[in-house]
Amino acid sequence: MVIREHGAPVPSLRERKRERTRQALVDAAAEMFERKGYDETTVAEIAAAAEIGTRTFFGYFASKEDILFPDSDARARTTIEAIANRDPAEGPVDVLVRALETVAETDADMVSPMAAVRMRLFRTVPAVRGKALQIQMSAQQEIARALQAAFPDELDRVGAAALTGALTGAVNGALDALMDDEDAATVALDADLLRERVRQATELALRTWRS
Amino acid sequence: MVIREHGAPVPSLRERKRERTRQALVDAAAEMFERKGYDETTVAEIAAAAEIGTRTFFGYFASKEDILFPDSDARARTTIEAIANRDPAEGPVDVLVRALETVAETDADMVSPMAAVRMRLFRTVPAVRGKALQIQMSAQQEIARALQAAFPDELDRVGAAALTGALTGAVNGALDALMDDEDAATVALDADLLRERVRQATELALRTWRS
DNA sequence: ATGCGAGTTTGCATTGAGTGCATGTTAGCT
DNA sequence: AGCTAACATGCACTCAATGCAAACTCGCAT
Repeated sequence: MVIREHGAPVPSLRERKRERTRQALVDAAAEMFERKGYDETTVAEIAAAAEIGTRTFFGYFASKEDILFPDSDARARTTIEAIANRDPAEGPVDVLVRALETVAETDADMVSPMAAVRMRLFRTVPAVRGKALQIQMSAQQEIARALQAAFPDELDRVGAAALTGALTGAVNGALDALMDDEDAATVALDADLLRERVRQATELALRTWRS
Repeated sequence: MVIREHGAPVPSLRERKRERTRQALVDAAAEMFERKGYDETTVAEIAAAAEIGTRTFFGYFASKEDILFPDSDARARTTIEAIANRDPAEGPVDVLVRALETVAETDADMVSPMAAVRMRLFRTVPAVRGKALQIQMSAQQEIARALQAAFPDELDRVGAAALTGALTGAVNGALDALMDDEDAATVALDADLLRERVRQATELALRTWRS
């Protein structure tokens, strides 16, 4: 008998099966988007490639765009966790700077094949860009809430939101500009280079706020 | 004979007609979105209300979302103009702060009926939010370019983008939090109150950077 | 004023995303 | 083995959006 203490509960057969199908969908979609392009790939084709019915696709992802962001809340979770693990001596700005740097270093999703595809599609397909920005914004809201909760005396709700917006906005702006510099396709293809760019953008953008 | 010196050229009959139809579409859409909701209003209904064929709608707006942003580049233009009219003594941050404050004061589109509808839909309809964020981002890119052009010695491309992202991000974050505070519907209904909120958010967000 | 051409309007057909519904199928638990 | 809830699937449907071709209208030069 396998002993697990406080870890994730043993996934049932149903859950494992569902997870396998989900992953098959993501992989199939990534491959086809890469090969044929986003608009040229239909949901029906993705479903067929994963050997499920077209209708069933929407039981896994609410829309075609959603499959590009299979765990969209990972970044927000990492950031909030980093805020929770703060040094009692740090102020709000320091904590947030460190949290965002942590994310830039350890973003797990950055290495998945889907991440590379997504990066390219972000720059070319409006619908994808829109979805990404929505996710980014709701992450920002969560982070602002967490930050305000961590510093109830120093920050009010609006102040926390403004500060969070300023730092994430700076990182995004810098990243956007960096990606424009060189051939975006080249960067997206190389996971290490991509990660390096994120680090670089974070570093450049946050330099101002470092204490 | 009407004498016009250097002003806009006399619009031809064709152009006037087209502009009238365009406005009729915007008005009809605003009214129907308000009354029935966004998803519940079809493009065919909007077209019918403006007395044109459904197909023709797409000759005026590329998508259903686009009708919510009838002159999407107004804000970017105002900001860039404010950058152009800078005081030679000002630094990049001061110029950008002043430019964004100018926009908050004199945003012409803020009073149109569509602006109120848009504000409400932004918070409730994902597609609208996505489109708004896309427009916001491309505006940011233009502003960053203009800022870098204005300060080629002080700023590089990435620095300009990071700075622009920081300030606009702060304003957006603050505005978002402010809108959440009270009943968003109430605010959107009152154009003056709405404008006041934008001013307030800008003021709060940019306080840090004021010299 | 006449008529040619570019810009517009429109209907029709088509594709593809997404939803509601009703019906089968399967895992999990007793 | 049998019951139940979750899941899969097909079907019909709505709606956004596009391509195409035919009609129409304004602007302009002759």
